[in-house]
Amino acid sequence: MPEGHTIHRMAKDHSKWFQGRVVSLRSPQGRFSAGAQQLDGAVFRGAYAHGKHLFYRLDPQDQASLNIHIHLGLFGKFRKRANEEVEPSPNCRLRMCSDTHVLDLSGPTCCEVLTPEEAAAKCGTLGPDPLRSDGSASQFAARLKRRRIPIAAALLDQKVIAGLGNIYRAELLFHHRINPMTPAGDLTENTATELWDTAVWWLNLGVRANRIITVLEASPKRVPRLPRREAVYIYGKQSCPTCGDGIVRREVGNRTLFACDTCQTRNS
DNA sequence: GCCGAATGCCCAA
DNA sequence: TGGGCCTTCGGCG
Repeated sequence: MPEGHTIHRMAKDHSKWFQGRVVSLRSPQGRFSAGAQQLDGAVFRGAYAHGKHLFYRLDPQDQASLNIHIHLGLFGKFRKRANEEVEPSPNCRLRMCSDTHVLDLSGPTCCEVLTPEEAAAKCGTLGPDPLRSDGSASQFAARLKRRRIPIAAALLDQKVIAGLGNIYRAELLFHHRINPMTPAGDLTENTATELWDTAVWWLNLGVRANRIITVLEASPKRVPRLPRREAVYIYGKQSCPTCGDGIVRREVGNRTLFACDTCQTRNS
């Protein structure tokens, strides 16, 4: 689940459900007990996201504001529960309840309390996020320019661009016919801007649809119902939708990259 | 029921 | 570069 669009969607949903409400926090699993206790009974002021990082702003009674910083990693999951009667899973790191909603978090790589300054510092380590208004193609292009790593590795580097994961990188490189092994710094500003603009479009669609869809020509008024396999060009596929040749899988940037070596030949 | 894979990332060597 | 961590889920018996 967790590429950037998912996290931004969660920030949106969680804000809608909890904003302005007093929340009770506990950690059934125990690994976030101290943090949950510290912030139990705080007022939820809002959620925001930068790349794959999710932050809750909370105002505890009689104390300065604090943030909960959550990173889902590969396995983290949120589950909305019907009510507090529903038993949390034994692995539930955090249960957050308001008078109207119950939300369980399990399996996150990170769930910690940060001061606003620490949260800002965390975001400062990240590259521009296509879903944030403070991100831009020129920042992305500048960060690409300095790197000699393959573009396929650079797109997963959260300091270069924040929020892309393994599916979007494969789809972006395929869509723009780019050879994944091209050194990031060899891409022209134009190409970088093309990649950025597509990322902005796809991620925004992803937030709306609450899933990854890359095969559409333009943003639709209503998001079509597509089986998962048909929503992407090549991720997880055997053959290229354009030329029919075999899709090649190889490890790039520590993850499995899917690419068509016949179609993806651009080197700038 | 068991095993491996999964949209991530960190750290030690 | 390789291993570790976090958990769930689908495929295979």
